[in-house]
Amino acid sequence: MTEKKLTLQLDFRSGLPIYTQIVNQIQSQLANGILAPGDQLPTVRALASELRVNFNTVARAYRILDEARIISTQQGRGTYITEIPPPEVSEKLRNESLAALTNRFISEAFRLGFSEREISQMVRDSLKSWKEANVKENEK
Amino acid sequence: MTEKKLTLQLDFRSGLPIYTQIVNQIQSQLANGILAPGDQLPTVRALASELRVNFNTVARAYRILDEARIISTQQGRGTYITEIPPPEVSEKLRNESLAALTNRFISEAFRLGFSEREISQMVRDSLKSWKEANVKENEK
DNA sequence: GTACTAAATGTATCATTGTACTAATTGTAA
DNA sequence: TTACAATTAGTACAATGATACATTTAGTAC
Repeated sequence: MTEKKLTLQLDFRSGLPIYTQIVNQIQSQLANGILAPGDQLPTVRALASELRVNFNTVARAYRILDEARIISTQQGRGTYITEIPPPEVSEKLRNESLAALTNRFISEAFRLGFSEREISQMVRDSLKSWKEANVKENEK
Repeated sequence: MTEKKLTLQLDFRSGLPIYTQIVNQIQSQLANGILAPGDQLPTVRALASELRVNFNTVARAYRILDEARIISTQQGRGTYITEIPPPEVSEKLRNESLAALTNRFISEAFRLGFSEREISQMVRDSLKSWKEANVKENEK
Protein backbone atom coordinates (compact mmCIF):
# COMPACT_ATOMS: atom_id res chain seq x y z
CA MET A 1 0.00 0.00 0.00
CA THR A 2 1.24 3.45 -0.76
CA GLU A 3 -1.45 5.91 0.21
CA LYS A 4 -3.34 5.88 3.44
CA LYS A 5 -6.05 7.97 4.96
CA LEU A 6 -4.60 7.76 8.46
CA THR A 7 -7.47 8.55 10.77
CA LEU A 8 -6.25 9.80 14.11
CA GLN A 9 -8.35 10.74 17.11
CA LEU A 10 -6.92 13.54 19.20
CA ASP A 11 -8.04 14.46 22.66
CA PHE A 12 -7.10 18.06 23.30
CA ARG A 13 -8.15 17.79 26.94
CA SER A 14 -6.29 14.66 27.86
CA GLY A 15 -3.22 16.51 28.99
CA LEU A 16 -1.19 14.26 26.75
CA PRO A 17 0.75 16.40 24.26
CA ILE A 18 -0.63 16.30 20.76
CA TYR A 19 2.65 15.18 19.28
CA THR A 20 2.71 12.30 21.76
CA GLN A 21 -0.77 11.27 20.77
CA ILE A 22 0.24 11.29 17.12
CA VAL A 23 3.33 9.23 17.87
CA ASN A 24 1.39 6.70 19.91
CA GLN A 25 -1.42 6.27 17.43
CA ILE A 26 0.87 5.83 14.46
CA GLN A 27 2.85 3.27 16.40
CA SER A 28 -0.25 1.34 17.35
CA GLN A 29 -1.64 1.46 13.83
CA LEU A 30 1.64 0.06 12.60
CA ALA A 31 1.53 -2.63 15.27
CA ASN A 32 -2.00 -3.52 14.23
CA GLY A 33 -1.26 -3.70 10.55
CA ILE A 34 -3.35 -0.67 9.71
CA LEU A 35 -0.11 0.86 8.55
CA ALA A 36 2.47 -1.23 6.78
CA PRO A 37 6.13 -0.77 5.86
CA GLY A 38 6.46 1.35 2.76
CA ASP A 39 3.22 3.24 3.37
CA GLN A 40 3.44 6.93 2.74
CA LEU A 41 2.15 9.04 5.58
CA PRO A 42 0.33 12.33 4.99
CA THR A 43 2.52 15.38 4.65
CA VAL A 44 3.07 17.33 7.81
CA ARG A 45 0.85 20.08 6.45
CA ALA A 46 -1.92 17.78 5.27
CA LEU A 47 -2.14 15.90 8.54
CA ALA A 48 -1.87 19.11 10.53
CA SER A 49 -4.70 20.63 8.53
CA GLU A 50 -6.89 17.59 9.12
CA LEU A 51 -6.15 17.57 12.82
CA ARG A 52 -6.54 21.36 13.09
CA VAL A 53 -3.06 21.63 14.47
CA ASN A 54 0.15 23.43 13.50
CA PHE A 55 2.25 21.49 11.06
CA ASN A 56 5.27 21.82 13.32
CA THR A 57 3.46 19.71 15.85
CA VAL A 58 3.06 16.97 13.30
CA ALA A 59 6.67 17.50 12.26
CA ARG A 60 7.72 16.98 15.83
CA ALA A 61 5.83 13.71 16.02
CA TYR A 62 7.34 12.61 12.73
CA ARG A 63 10.80 13.54 13.93
CA ILE A 64 10.40 11.39 17.03
CA LEU A 65 9.22 8.46 14.95
CA ASP A 66 12.06 9.07 12.53
CA GLU A 67 14.63 8.99 15.29
CA ALA A 68 13.09 5.74 16.47
CA ARG A 69 13.57 4.42 12.92
CA ILE A 70 9.86 3.75 12.64
CA ILE A 71 9.37 6.15 9.78
CA SER A 72 11.67 7.83 7.33
CA THR A 73 11.16 11.53 6.67
CA GLN A 74 12.75 12.91 3.54
CA GLN A 75 12.78 16.61 2.86
CA GLY A 76 11.06 17.45 -0.38
CA ARG A 77 9.77 13.92 -0.79
CA GLY A 78 7.55 12.92 2.08
CA THR A 79 7.51 10.50 4.97
CA TYR A 80 7.23 6.74 4.80
CA ILE A 81 6.93 3.82 7.14
CA THR A 82 10.38 2.28 7.37
CA GLU A 83 10.77 -0.71 5.09
CA ILE A 84 12.95 -2.68 7.45
CA PRO A 85 11.90 -2.36 11.08
CA PRO A 86 14.63 -1.64 13.64
CA PRO A 87 16.96 -4.61 13.96
CA GLU A 88 17.65 -4.23 17.66
CA VAL A 89 15.38 -7.15 18.42
CA SER A 90 18.28 -9.48 18.96
CA GLU A 91 21.98 -9.19 19.50
CA LYS A 92 22.66 -11.52 16.62
CA LEU A 93 20.64 -9.46 14.21
CA ARG A 94 22.24 -6.34 15.58
CA ASN A 95 25.69 -7.66 14.90
CA GLU A 96 24.73 -8.84 11.46
CA SER A 97 23.40 -5.44 10.57
CA LEU A 98 26.67 -3.78 11.50
CA ALA A 99 28.57 -6.41 9.54
CA ALA A 100 26.43 -5.80 6.50
CA LEU A 101 26.82 -2.04 6.79
CA THR A 102 30.56 -2.37 7.20
CA ASN A 103 30.94 -4.76 4.32
CA ARG A 104 29.08 -2.40 2.03
CA PHE A 105 31.41 0.39 3.09
CA ILE A 106 34.59 -1.66 2.71
CA SER A 107 33.64 -3.09 -0.66
CA GLU A 108 32.73 0.35 -1.95
CA ALA A 109 36.03 1.75 -0.72
CA PHE A 110 37.98 -1.06 -2.37
CA ARG A 111 35.95 -0.67 -5.53
CA LEU A 112 36.99 2.98 -5.55
CA GLY A 113 40.59 1.84 -5.47
CA PHE A 114 41.57 2.70 -1.92
CA SER A 115 44.05 0.58 -0.04
CA GLU A 116 43.53 -1.17 3.26
CA ARG A 117 45.89 1.30 4.89
CA GLU A 118 44.03 4.29 3.52
CA ILE A 119 40.69 2.91 4.60
CA SER A 120 41.63 2.07 8.16
CA GLN A 121 43.39 5.40 8.56
CA MET A 122 40.34 7.26 7.33
CA VAL A 123 38.11 5.28 9.67
CA ARG A 124 40.31 6.27 12.60
CA ASP A 125 40.19 9.92 11.55
CA SER A 126 36.45 9.87 11.10
CA LEU A 127 35.84 8.20 14.45
CA LYS A 128 38.11 10.72 16.08
CA SER A 129 36.39 13.76 14.63
CA TRP A 130 33.00 12.32 15.41
CA LYS A 131 34.02 11.80 19.02
CA GLU A 132 35.33 15.33 19.27
CA ALA A 133 32.12 16.72 17.87
CA ASN A 134 30.20 14.69 20.40
CA VAL A 135 32.26 16.02 23.28
CA LYS A 136 31.49 19.56 22.20
CA GLU A 137 27.83 18.66 22.04
CA ASN A 138 27.86 17.47 25.63
CA GLU A 139 29.66 20.58 26.82
CA LYS A 140 26.85 22.86 25.76
CA MET B 1 35.42 5.27 -23.06
CA THR B 2 32.26 6.90 -24.20
CA GLU B 3 29.36 5.16 -22.50
CA LYS B 4 29.25 4.28 -18.86
CA LYS B 5 26.79 2.51 -16.64
CA LEU B 6 27.47 4.80 -13.68
CA THR B 7 26.34 2.87 -10.64
CA LEU B 8 25.45 5.18 -7.78
CA GLN B 9 24.25 4.26 -4.31
CA LEU B 10 21.86 6.72 -2.73
CA ASP B 11 20.84 6.82 0.89
CA PHE B 12 17.56 8.65 1.22
CA ARG B 13 17.78 8.64 4.98
CA SER B 14 21.30 9.91 5.41
CA GLY B 15 20.21 13.51 5.63
CA LEU B 16 22.73 14.31 2.94
CA PRO B 17 20.86 15.88 0.01
CA ILE B 18 20.48 13.59 -2.97
CA TYR B 19 22.12 16.05 -5.32
CA THR B 20 25.12 16.21 -2.97
CA GLN B 21 25.39 12.44 -2.93
CA ILE B 22 25.36 12.39 -6.72
CA VAL B 23 28.03 15.09 -6.88
CA ASN B 24 30.24 13.30 -4.36
CA GLN B 25 29.99 9.92 -5.98
CA ILE B 26 30.67 11.18 -9.47
CA GLN B 27 33.68 13.04 -8.13
CA SER B 28 34.86 9.87 -6.41
CA GLN B 29 34.50 7.77 -9.50
CA LEU B 30 36.37 10.34 -11.54
CA ALA B 31 39.11 10.60 -8.96
CA ASN B 32 39.48 6.84 -9.00
CA GLY B 33 39.45 6.38 -12.72
CA ILE B 34 36.08 4.70 -12.89
CA LEU B 35 35.04 7.68 -14.93
CA ALA B 36 37.46 9.21 -17.39
CA PRO B 37 37.68 12.51 -19.27
CA GLY B 38 35.46 12.43 -22.32
CA ASP B 39 33.03 9.93 -20.85
CA GLN B 40 29.42 10.71 -21.47
CA LEU B 41 27.29 10.66 -18.37
CA PRO B 42 23.71 9.40 -18.44
CA THR B 43 21.10 11.97 -19.37
CA VAL B 44 19.45 13.69 -16.47
CA ARG B 45 16.29 11.75 -17.17
CA ALA B 46 17.97 8.38 -17.51
CA LEU B 47 19.95 8.71 -14.31
CA ALA B 48 16.96 10.12 -12.47
CA SER B 49 14.84 7.21 -13.60
CA GLU B 50 17.41 4.72 -12.44
CA LEU B 51 17.81 6.42 -9.09
CA ARG B 52 14.04 6.88 -8.68
CA VAL B 53 14.51 10.57 -8.33
CA ASN B 54 13.25 13.66 -10.10
CA PHE B 55 15.43 14.59 -13.04
CA ASN B 56 15.76 18.13 -11.73
CA THR B 57 17.65 16.71 -8.80
CA VAL B 58 20.13 15.13 -11.18
CA ALA B 59 20.22 18.35 -13.19
CA ARG B 60 21.13 20.21 -10.03
CA ALA B 61 24.01 17.84 -9.35
CA TYR B 62 25.18 18.18 -12.95
CA ARG B 63 25.00 21.96 -12.72
CA ILE B 64 27.20 21.95 -9.62
CA LEU B 65 29.73 19.69 -11.32
CA ASP B 66 29.53 21.85 -14.43
CA GLU B 67 30.26 24.99 -12.46
CA ALA B 68 33.25 23.19 -10.94
CA ARG B 69 34.45 22.47 -14.50
CA ILE B 70 34.36 18.77 -13.77
CA ILE B 71 31.73 18.02 -16.36
CA SER B 72 30.34 19.88 -19.33
CA THR B 73 26.58 19.96 -19.78
CA GLN B 74 25.27 20.94 -23.17
CA GLN B 75 21.61 21.52 -23.77
CA GLY B 76 20.27 19.20 -26.41
CA ARG B 77 23.48 17.20 -26.48
CA GLY B 78 24.23 15.62 -23.16
CA THR B 79 26.81 15.85 -20.43
CA TYR B 80 30.41 14.78 -20.55
CA ILE B 81 33.37 14.54 -18.24
CA THR B 82 35.61 17.50 -18.95
CA GLU B 83 38.48 16.54 -21.22
CA ILE B 84 41.19 18.18 -19.16
CA PRO B 85 40.35 18.13 -15.50
CA PRO B 86 42.66 20.19 -13.31
CA PRO B 87 45.27 17.63 -12.25
CA GLU B 88 46.22 19.29 -9.01
CA VAL B 89 42.82 18.53 -7.54
CA SER B 90 42.91 14.83 -8.34
CA GLU B 91 44.63 13.67 -5.17
CA LYS B 92 42.56 16.07 -3.12
CA LEU B 93 39.38 14.81 -4.72
CA ARG B 94 40.42 11.25 -4.14
CA ASN B 95 41.02 11.86 -0.47
CA GLU B 96 37.81 13.80 -0.05
CA SER B 97 35.83 11.04 -1.65
CA LEU B 98 37.12 8.49 0.84
CA ALA B 99 36.46 10.90 3.68
CA ALA B 100 32.89 11.44 2.52
CA LEU B 101 32.29 7.73 2.12
CA THR B 102 33.75 7.00 5.53
CA ASN B 103 31.80 9.72 7.25
CA ARG B 104 28.56 8.42 5.80
CA PHE B 105 29.39 4.97 7.11
CA ILE B 106 30.43 6.14 10.56
CA SER B 107 27.46 8.40 11.10
CA GLU B 108 25.07 5.69 9.97
CA ALA B 109 26.68 3.18 12.32
CA PHE B 110 26.46 5.57 15.25
CA ARG B 111 22.90 6.37 14.39
CA LEU B 112 22.11 2.67 14.53
CA GLY B 113 23.41 2.69 18.08
CA PHE B 114 26.76 1.01 17.64
CA SER B 115 29.70 2.05 19.76
CA GLU B 116 33.08 3.26 18.59
CA ARG B 117 34.61 -0.02 19.77
CA GLU B 118 32.08 -2.11 17.89
CA ILE B 119 32.57 -0.11 14.73
CA SER B 120 36.34 -0.22 14.66
CA GLN B 121 36.34 -3.90 15.51
CA MET B 122 33.94 -4.65 12.72
CA VAL B 123 36.02 -2.63 10.28
CA ARG B 124 39.08 -4.65 11.24
CA ASP B 125 37.19 -7.90 10.77
CA SER B 126 35.78 -6.83 7.46
CA LEU B 127 39.15 -5.69 6.15
CA LYS B 128 40.69 -8.94 7.31
CA SER B 129 38.18 -11.15 5.56
CA TRP B 130 38.45 -9.04 2.45
CA LYS B 131 42.17 -9.43 2.43
CA GLU B 132 41.89 -13.19 2.86
CA ALA B 133 39.43 -13.41 0.02
CA ASN B 134 41.84 -11.45 -2.10
CA VAL B 135 44.77 -13.74 -1.27
CA LYS B 136 42.73 -16.74 -2.36
CA GLU B 137 41.88 -14.88 -5.51
CA ASN B 138 45.56 -14.36 -6.31
CA GLU B 139 46.42 -17.98 -5.61
CA LYS B 140 44.21 -19.24 -8.36
C1' DG C 1 21.23 19.99 -50.21
C1' DT C 2 17.11 22.23 -47.88
C1' DA C 3 13.29 22.39 -45.14
C1' DC C 4 10.51 20.39 -42.07
C1' DT C 5 9.35 17.45 -38.17
C1' DA C 6 10.05 14.75 -34.18
C1' DA C 7 12.73 13.15 -30.50
C1' DA C 8 16.16 13.78 -27.01
C1' DT C 9 18.35 16.73 -23.90
C1' DG C 10 19.25 20.40 -20.64
C1' DT C 11 16.92 24.86 -18.52
C1' DA C 12 13.79 27.77 -16.00
C1' DT C 13 10.20 28.46 -12.88
C1' DC C 14 7.16 27.41 -9.48
C1' DA C 15 4.82 24.10 -6.30
C1' DT C 16 5.34 20.70 -2.64
C1' DT C 17 7.49 18.93 1.33
C1' DG C 18 10.30 18.73 5.45
C1' DT C 19 13.63 21.65 8.64
C1' DA C 20 15.35 25.24 11.67
C1' DC C 21 14.72 28.86 14.45
C1' DT C 22 11.98 31.84 17.08
C1' DA C 23 7.87 33.60 19.34
C1' DA C 24 3.60 32.98 21.65
C1' DT C 25 0.77 30.21 24.59
C1' DT C 26 -0.28 27.17 28.30
C1' DG C 27 0.26 24.76 32.54
C1' DT C 28 2.43 24.52 37.03
C1' DA C 29 5.04 25.48 41.02
C1' DA C 30 7.02 28.87 44.20
C1' DT D 1 1.33 36.93 40.73
C1' DT D 2 5.66 35.56 38.87
C1' DA D 3 8.76 32.53 36.91
C1' DC D 4 9.78 28.67 34.52
C1' DA D 5 9.28 24.79 31.45
C1' DA D 6 6.78 22.44 28.02
C1' DT D 7 3.96 22.77 24.10
C1' DT D 8 2.28 24.81 20.10
C1' DA D 9 2.39 28.27 16.42
C1' DG D 10 4.72 31.56 12.98
C1' DT D 11 8.14 32.51 9.67
C1' DA D 12 11.81 31.77 6.70
C1' DC D 13 14.41 28.40 4.36
C1' DA D 14 16.29 24.10 1.94
C1' DA D 15 15.47 20.00 -0.89
C1' DT D 16 12.75 17.73 -4.16
C1' DG D 17 9.14 17.32 -7.68
C1' DA D 18 6.10 18.84 -11.71
C1' DT D 19 5.55 21.29 -15.78
C1' DA D 20 6.54 24.00 -19.65
C1' DC D 21 10.20 25.57 -22.63
C1' DA D 22 14.64 26.13 -25.57
C1' DT D 23 18.37 23.88 -28.02
C1' DT D 24 20.40 20.35 -30.55
C1' DT D 25 20.33 16.33 -33.29
C1' DA D 26 18.61 13.09 -36.52
C1' DG D 27 15.63 11.56 -39.65
C1' DT D 28 12.60 12.28 -43.87
C1' DA D 29 10.45 14.25 -47.79
C1' DC D 30 11.19 17.18 -51.45
